[in-house]
Amino acid sequence: MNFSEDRRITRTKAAIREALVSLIEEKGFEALTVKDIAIKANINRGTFYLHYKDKYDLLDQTLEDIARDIESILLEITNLSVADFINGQTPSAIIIKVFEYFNANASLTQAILATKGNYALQNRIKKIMWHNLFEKNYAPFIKKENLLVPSEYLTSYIASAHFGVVQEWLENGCRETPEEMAKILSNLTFRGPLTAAGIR
Amino acid sequence: MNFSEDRRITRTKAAIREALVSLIEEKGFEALTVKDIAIKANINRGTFYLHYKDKYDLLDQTLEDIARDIESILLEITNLSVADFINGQTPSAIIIKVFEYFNANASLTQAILATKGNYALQNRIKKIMWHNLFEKNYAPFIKKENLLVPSEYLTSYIASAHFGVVQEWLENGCRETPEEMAKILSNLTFRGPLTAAGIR
DNA sequence: CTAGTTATTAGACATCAAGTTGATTATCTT
DNA sequence: AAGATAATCAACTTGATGTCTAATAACTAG
Repeated sequence: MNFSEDRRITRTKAAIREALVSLIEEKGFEALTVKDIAIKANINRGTFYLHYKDKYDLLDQTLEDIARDIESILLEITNLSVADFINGQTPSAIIIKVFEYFNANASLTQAILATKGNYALQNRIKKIMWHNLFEKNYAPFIKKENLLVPSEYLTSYIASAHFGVVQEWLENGCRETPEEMAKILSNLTFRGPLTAAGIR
Repeated sequence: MNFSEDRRITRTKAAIREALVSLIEEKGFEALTVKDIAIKANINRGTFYLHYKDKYDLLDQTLEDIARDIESILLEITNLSVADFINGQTPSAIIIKVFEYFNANASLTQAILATKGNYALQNRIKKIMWHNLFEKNYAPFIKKENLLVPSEYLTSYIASAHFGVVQEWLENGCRETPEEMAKILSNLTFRGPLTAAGIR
């Protein structure tokens, strides 16, 4: 059985991904062409089509990889205690991990999350983050009857808020450490944005 | 002096905008072509170029109009009292107005905000909303030295969160009334998402 | 190391949308 | 009603897309 793919394929795909990242940084996703990618990756344009249907397919597969990476990172955190949740210990640990991943793959994640790009993509990442960071963890502690707002808006609110903060961080060049970012998000979500703003 | 533009121009532009909205709903912004617009608007393709540089220019100008609309709505709310702010009265009034505008222009705003589209655009709207809804109003009450988190992350957090909720509402077909939505956003932002979730 | 497999290449090709242009027609404004 | 200007039609160039074939290069398994 053949587990590792042909080295040529590995190399070609790596070159294509590298070209994608650099071109997104350069001109944004919508503006780049398959021809651009082929030139930058130093491959024949036809070769691109041997691996991807079009540039959207390439973006999809790239995102798929990132999603897989994040999921596998989160799977490392296995057993959670209720107490840790309520006082924010476990969420922080998870969030730190995610920020560390973004940091370690800065050029890729910055290109994909932080620059002008497709927003269906962004929506998708938001859902992945939501699913892995909150749904799995918080859901057990949320009682429908205690909700002050419909759950779909609670979800949108938190997911969008966190995603926005991550984007801001990436756009600013990841100046804060993952730990600091986790602290910031904890403050905002656990105490509420207005308290974090010092208004009350 | 000539204030009203030629009727032919008005008609053509209206037809183009209508075509844009219906095509965004149909296939999303990136997928639609100038040719599509011309056919749907029942104009010559060349005519499109008499008014817009390309489809991105059309989108920009459309967004510009929406932004102007929102700004003029917000200008109606003139004098604000500090007390109303702290207890959330004024923000609610503003937010209701905005939701009402979205509701009244549902097909346009839904097409632009809620479907797969350009995200630079989304970012821009986020900034407009932030500027008009929060910066002008909350900023005077926020003291830098009281902030528990850097202001740029506070900004991103709140702007993204609210934008996410608006999107969710539009995607779901605006089932709640503007008043209900304002209430939901107040609960989330003033009490904090976890309190709104009934967790504490 | 070899043989057979498979990825990559070069180049050509048809297709389609994007913009532009010039001459003509239709419609508006005053 | 007359002059201005918007819209039309058709044609054309350019550039990207996706597909294909034959030839070559690189890999893997034995």
